[in-house]
Amino acid sequence: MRIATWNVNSVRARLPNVLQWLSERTPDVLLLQEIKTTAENFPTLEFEDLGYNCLVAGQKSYNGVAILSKYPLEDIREHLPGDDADDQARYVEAWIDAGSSGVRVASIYLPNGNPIDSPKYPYKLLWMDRLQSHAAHLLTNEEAIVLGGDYNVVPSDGDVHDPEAWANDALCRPETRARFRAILYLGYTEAFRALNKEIGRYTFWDYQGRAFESDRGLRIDHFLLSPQAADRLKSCEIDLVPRGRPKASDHTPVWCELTNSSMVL
DNA sequence: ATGCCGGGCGAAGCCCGA
Repeated sequence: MRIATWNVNSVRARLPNVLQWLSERTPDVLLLQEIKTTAENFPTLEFEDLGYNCLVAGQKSYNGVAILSKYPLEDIREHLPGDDADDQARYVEAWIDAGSSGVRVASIYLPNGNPIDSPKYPYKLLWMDRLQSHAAHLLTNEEAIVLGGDYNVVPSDGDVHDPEAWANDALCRPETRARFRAILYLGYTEAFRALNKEIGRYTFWDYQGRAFESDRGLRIDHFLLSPQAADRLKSCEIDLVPRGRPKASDHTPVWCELTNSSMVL
């Protein structure tokens, strides 16, 4: 079971890039963020032509998340619990019905939170508190869970090209990192870091100032795995190729591979 | 590099992202 996550910065503007990448890499599941459109304007037919079922939690102009899956999507949730008044489309969850390879996945677009002296920062922190609560609730089912997406969290100083310059940014602030760790302390495993100790590996590079060419980036797109999923974790990689292509998103895809549950020791 | 890109909206210029 190969699961990928990609903040595409508009699914309609990025459609040729996403279709090309899906054709080349053929993941079983792709978690999309920042689709910037509604479900009715989502390019469902184009993805179905490649064999994917689509689940979309959309919004006009901003935000928006989706799950593409070669397997049926069951037990759907399209809103992060904890604040019914929150109308930003940043969370969608489903059970991937793939027999012994089955897994619950969520596509997460965690709020950016900048600037930190604006209401956006407390919104981010409260959103993270809600995510922690829901992540804790999900663990009670004792199933394989992969919470993937754009967390807008730089977990450690080794995950940003210039830690000093970014120290007071909402992606790096101690309150942000503490909430990210709080989810790990529940029993979740951050897949890339669990398998790769190398620092300076990034998933986002700004469009400006030739940031990608000079590798001035951030690692902010993550997979958090429940114990049952972590036991099946085989690999986790950042695919740099799409970021270097014409009309690229400012994020590049990350993917992880899980064995099926019958292969767990 | 607190927006110098790039996208949405909508038809110019502003809002937004990290």
